[in-house]
Amino acid sequence: MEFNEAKNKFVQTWGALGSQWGINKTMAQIHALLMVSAEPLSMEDIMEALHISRGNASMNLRGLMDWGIVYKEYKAGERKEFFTAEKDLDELAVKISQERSKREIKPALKILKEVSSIEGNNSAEAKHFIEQTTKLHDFVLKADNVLDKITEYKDNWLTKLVIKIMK
Amino acid sequence: MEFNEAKNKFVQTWGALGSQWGINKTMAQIHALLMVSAEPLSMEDIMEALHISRGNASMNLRGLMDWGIVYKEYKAGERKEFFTAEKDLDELAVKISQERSKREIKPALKILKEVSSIEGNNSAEAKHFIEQTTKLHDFVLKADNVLDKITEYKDNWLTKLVIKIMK
DNA sequence: CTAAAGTTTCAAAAATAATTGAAAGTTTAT
DNA sequence: ATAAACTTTCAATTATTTTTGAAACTTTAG
Repeated sequence: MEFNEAKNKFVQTWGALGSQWGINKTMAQIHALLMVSAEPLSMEDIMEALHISRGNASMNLRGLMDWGIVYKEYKAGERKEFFTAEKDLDELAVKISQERSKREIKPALKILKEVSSIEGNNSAEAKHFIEQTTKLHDFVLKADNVLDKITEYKDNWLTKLVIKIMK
Repeated sequence: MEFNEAKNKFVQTWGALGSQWGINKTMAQIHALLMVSAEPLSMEDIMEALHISRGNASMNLRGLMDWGIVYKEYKAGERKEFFTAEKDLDELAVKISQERSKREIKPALKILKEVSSIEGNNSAEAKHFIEQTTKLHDFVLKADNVLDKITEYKDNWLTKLVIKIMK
């Protein structure tokens, strides 16, 4: 396999995988592209590499920057903006898990708390509902905390985790 | 909040959350509904509760069974099939992580291995590509192994993990 | 200040994914 | 063997999400 073919395959695969995880294809592709680019890329570069429109590139780059995993860079003497991806994988994983926690887990916990706290319901059905949603709340809360703790290491959290788990 | 309102809110929220995670809304809703139902539900029950068609219910129930998190049950003397969800959260998490590993992580690893193994490329660009995809491969592989190890405990893996991590 | 270079926004169009519903397929009781 | 009860399948429809492209906006150089 030749370099450009491999690069293309990587970008495509990452894009497809993104879809399965609720991230839009283009966003995942842009991220993949930036991950393997030695140099920062301009919006033009990205548009050309992925055959996408200016608007699409702009919106998805904004999205990636909101996740904190892509940065703007300015090159000396250049008017254009350039973009780079967070290439440190530990840092990347930490950022993603922090954002997902903030955007999805925390709001879900709030709802779980709410619905598991209904009162004055004494049917067997209601009892089971309360029990189950309470368990779910506690489970998700615990998992969220573990994630928090794990990623607190920042550097080499995965390696440290491997060591803890394996022994 | 009254019981039915709470139940509805829970099902809706779980459905919305599912979408964000690449699971279709109805599938997530059916799962949510079964999770909080004290009794197994028939297809009719589910269709009525979620206002969905027979075909939709059938396909998504099949999907959930393929994930191994919803089971068919037969009630004595009843012709109809009934469905229940895996309600043990440890078991649920284990099943989900095993399936995702099999369906998504393993194939991704294969591609990463492939694209990071290109040869005879000595441009700086190609070198960076190989380096980055190799790192990614090793990272994902390690994470997949950790997940495997963790869920091997089956029972109370989360609790055991909390203990390991916190101390 | 003005024009050029660049970026963002957003309504409309296109692409993708989910859903329906009816026909085909199964299973079971008699 | 047959008919009733029930489930599955899938082409067509509907809903949702993504993408485009051109206008509006912003910034910078001269």
